[in-house]
Amino acid sequence: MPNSPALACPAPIFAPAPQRASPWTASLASPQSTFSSSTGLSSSGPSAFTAVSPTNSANSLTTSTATIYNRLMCIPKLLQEISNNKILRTRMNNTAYKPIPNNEKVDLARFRVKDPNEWLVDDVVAWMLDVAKRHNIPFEEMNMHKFSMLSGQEMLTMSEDCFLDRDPVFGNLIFSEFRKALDNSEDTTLDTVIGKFVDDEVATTSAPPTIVDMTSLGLQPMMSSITSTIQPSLPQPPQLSQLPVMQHQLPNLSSLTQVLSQQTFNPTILTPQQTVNAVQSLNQSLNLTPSLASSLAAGLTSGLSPLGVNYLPNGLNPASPLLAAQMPQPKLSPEMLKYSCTISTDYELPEDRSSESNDLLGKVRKNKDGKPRKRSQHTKGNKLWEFIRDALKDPSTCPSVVRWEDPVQGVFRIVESERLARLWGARKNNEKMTYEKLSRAMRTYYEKQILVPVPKTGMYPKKLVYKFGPGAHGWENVKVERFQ
DNA sequence: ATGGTCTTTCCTGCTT
DNA sequence: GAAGCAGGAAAGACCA
Repeated sequence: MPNSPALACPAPIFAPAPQRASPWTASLASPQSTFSSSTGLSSSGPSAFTAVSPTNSANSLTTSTATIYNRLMCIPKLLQEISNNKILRTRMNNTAYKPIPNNEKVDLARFRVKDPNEWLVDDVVAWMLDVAKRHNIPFEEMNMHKFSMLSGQEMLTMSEDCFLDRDPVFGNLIFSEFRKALDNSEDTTLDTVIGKFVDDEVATTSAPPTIVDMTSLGLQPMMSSITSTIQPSLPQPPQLSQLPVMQHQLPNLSSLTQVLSQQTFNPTILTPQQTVNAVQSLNQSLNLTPSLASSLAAGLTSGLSPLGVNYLPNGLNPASPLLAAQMPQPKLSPEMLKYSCTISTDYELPEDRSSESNDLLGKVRKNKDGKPRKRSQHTKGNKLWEFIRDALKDPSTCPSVVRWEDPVQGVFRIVESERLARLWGARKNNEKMTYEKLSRAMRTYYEKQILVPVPKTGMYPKKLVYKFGPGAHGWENVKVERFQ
C-alpha cells in the first residue's frame, strides 16, 4: 500500500464493527416503494425504469434520475441496476433473481432520520447519493467507493483533507455537505423529515420521465465501448475506437471503462492530449493491479459498483474469465479487432480454436474412448476455489453471484447458487453441474484447509457462507487493492 | 503403467 | 417440504 496522506485518516473498517454486524437486516423500507432483492423491481408503484426504444440513441435513456435517487430500495440492487445497464434493458431481461437469504432491504432515506454520527455504512452511501442528486453530479464521478465503508462516526473524525484525499474533485463539497448534515441534525425532527421525503416522492413519481443524457451520467465511454463491441455495424464512436490501445494492453474491459470513467472527460470533446492521457492511465492501471475492478467489486461488500461493466445480456463482463468458457468468443474481423478492446489474451481460447491449434501441434490428448478431452481437462489452475476467488474479484459476478461478507477474514457468500454452478459448469464444459455438486466439491476443501468452517457467531448468514483458509491464496490482496 | 490430485456423481442423514 | 449442509464412496480425468 503506497504511503499517502490518507494514512493519517481513519482507514475504512472492514472487520464487522458491532453496528454493522448485519447491515442489511435493519429495514425501514416501506412496502410501497421497496426494491426487493428477489425481483430487483418494485411490484407496486411506478417503475423507475422504462425500456428504451430500439430507435433510441444509445446516448439517452428514458428514466427519472430523481426517482432512482429517491426511491427506497436495496442499495446494492440500486447500483447493480445501474451498473448492469439494466436501465437499458429492464424489460428485456427475464433473468429470475434468486432471493438473497438475508433481508437486504435498505432504506435510502434512513440517513435523513438519523444523526450523522449514527450513520451506518449504508446510510453514508445513501447520503452521498443524495448529495450527488442535489448537486446534479453524476454519482459515477464521485469516489463513492472511497467512502462506502465508512460509518458516520468515522467520517466525524476526518478532516477536510481526508475527504480530499478520498475524492480530490468533490472532497470539499462532500466535507461541507457532511458538516451541514451535522448542523441540521440537531433541529431535525422525524416528522419534518418524513414529510419532506413524502413530498419528494410525490413530486418525483408524478413528474414525467426525463431524457437523461448518458454523457451527463458519465456513461458515454461505456456506451461507446458497448456499441463498438457488440454492434460493430453501427457508426463507430470515434472517441473510443480511435484510442490507440492495443489488444494486449487490455486484459479487461472493466479496467478500460473504469479508467476512462475516472478521467471524467467528455468524450465528445476529447483532445489528442486527453487521448494520450487516457492511454497512459490505462497502462498505469493495468500495471498496478490485476484490475481496478477487483478493488471496487471486492471492496464494496455492500454491493456497490460505481461503474457498470456488465454489458452482455447474461450479465457478465465481456472479458470475464467466467465468460470465456460460457460463451463462444466473438469471431471478429481484423477491422473489428482494431476497435475491440475486450478480447483478453489471458483467457483460454475457445474450444474449437484451442483444439485446432493443439491439433496442429500434435498435442491433443485423447480419452480412453478416443474422444478428445474436454478443454477444461487440459488446463491447470482451473480449480473450483480459484474460480470462486476470481469471481469475487470480478464485478460481473461480485456481488451479484458471490460477494464478500468479510474480505479481511476471507468470508464470502454465494448469492446465486445455481448461477454460480452454471458458471462453474460452463467453465468445465459440464452442463450437468449443479450447486449440490459444486458444494460437495467445496466441502472437500475443508480437509485441505482451503476452506475453513465459518465461525458461528451469528455475524454471518448460516447458509451459503464460506471462509477461505490458509490453504487458499490470492484472495487477501483485495483488502490491499481496495485502499488504492 | 501407476499413483496422487481434483473433481464429479450419487447417496443418506441431518439442519434450517 | 424445500434448500442447504456434511460427509462416505466410487469413479473419471488429468498430470508427473
